[in-house]
Amino acid sequence: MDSGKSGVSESAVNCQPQKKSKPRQKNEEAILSAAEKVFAELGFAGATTNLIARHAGVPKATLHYYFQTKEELYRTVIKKIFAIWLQAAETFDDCDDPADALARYIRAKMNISREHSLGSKIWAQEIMQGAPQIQDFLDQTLKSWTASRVKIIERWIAEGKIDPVNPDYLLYMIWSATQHHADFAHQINSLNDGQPLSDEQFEEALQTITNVILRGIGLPVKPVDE
Amino acid sequence: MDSGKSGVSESAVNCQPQKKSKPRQKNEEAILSAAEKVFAELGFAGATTNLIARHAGVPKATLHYYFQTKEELYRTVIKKIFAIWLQAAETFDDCDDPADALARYIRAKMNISREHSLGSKIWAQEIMQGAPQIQDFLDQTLKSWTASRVKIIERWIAEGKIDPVNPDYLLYMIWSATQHHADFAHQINSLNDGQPLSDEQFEEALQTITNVILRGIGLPVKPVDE
DNA sequence: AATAAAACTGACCATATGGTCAAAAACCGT
DNA sequence: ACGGTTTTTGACCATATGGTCAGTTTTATT
Repeated sequence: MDSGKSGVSESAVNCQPQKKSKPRQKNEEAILSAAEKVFAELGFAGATTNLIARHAGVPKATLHYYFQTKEELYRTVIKKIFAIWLQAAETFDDCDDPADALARYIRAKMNISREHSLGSKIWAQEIMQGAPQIQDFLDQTLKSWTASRVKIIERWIAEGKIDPVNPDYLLYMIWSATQHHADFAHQINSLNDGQPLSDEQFEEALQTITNVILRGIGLPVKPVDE
Repeated sequence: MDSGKSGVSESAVNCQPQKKSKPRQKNEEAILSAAEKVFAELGFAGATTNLIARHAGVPKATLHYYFQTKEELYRTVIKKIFAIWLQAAETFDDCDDPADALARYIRAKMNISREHSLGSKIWAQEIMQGAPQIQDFLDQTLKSWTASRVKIIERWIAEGKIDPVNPDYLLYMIWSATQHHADFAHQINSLNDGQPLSDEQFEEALQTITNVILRGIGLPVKPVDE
């Protein structure tokens, strides 16, 4: 995906099958990580390549050597976030037990919200601003993924496993409830005496969401085992 | 440093108790409205006073005559959004019937999401970026409001009217589910064949949220009358 | 009509930004 | 050691931005 470099593929077949030199890899990661943070905190327009470069500990010109334009850098960051989204999406599988499937999916999304809150914020801002970079994802991947899960939910309803509910709007509830903990973490923290949720609090929030959703569609909630 | 306006306070007390002349009012509103749109779409940093002025149909210098700095303009917009938030907050009153109170509050928040989606987006971005302008609101108004509603919910639980649930996380669910329809409207539209939700769809989304939440905390859901 | 005050705006400025480039430095196979 | 290739980066540039200001126009008051 980058410079041709003719036959030189596995020049030095080290222990790892890595395609990029070590320092290059390191720089790229530092830049991407810095970019994720700055984009999340300042938005695409507010982020400056200079600031990102400083955060990454490299001169601005170096950043532009790795990523020609700010937009290219932004797109690369977005792609990584997309991959993470996919990973969570796969946990929503077509198993027989709706309670299990939904609980697992909710947990996966909550964990992502916690572990990748920067990415979640970038994603949210991107969509709020009209998805200038990811419209195709919305129209394709997300749309077909949603359609397939809607079918599963409809089947659950038809089989009498859950109460009738509009599957789309149910999914939106799950997305919003879980992502809220990433996107609005600052607000949640402010209401929590300025402290991030502890592990226990986070678990309780997850349980609250899971219980309300599951019960909300007529599923029995298994008692929390202590 | 300052442009005159020394002792000039309230020059002419006209017949009307209006503080501002007609054209001034009109311009100010046009600028504020344009600002709301541009801030929502580009974020604070991405919005330019030039663009806002063009949207409002006035020269940039005029904008800066009304609002000295971009930040002052932004703060004015935020204040208006805050007022709207307050308005919805008041619908969460301390009535005996949790189902009524919650359903009404959810409806109020959903309506705001629909009618003031730009403001909701600005609010969301502001919080995602660490609430640089509204930290005091979070720490004061929001915190005390939340505390008072938490008390109400706890009373409902104590009275056995609803199932035990963490009130904070329940509130977060309501906020997220309703605001999602504003902040992620673009995504929702994309999944809805590019069309905004019709009145009927919106009503169904509202019903879905209300039903899931109410049933989720052990409340009977009144059948939707057709 | 005359005057003063307020409203408006074109032209301007200092600064910051994304991005370039040429030259230097590090790296490479031979 | 050598020639070529890839990395690295300080200096630079064109542009855009927030904001100013002096001069003009409009409005209000007498």
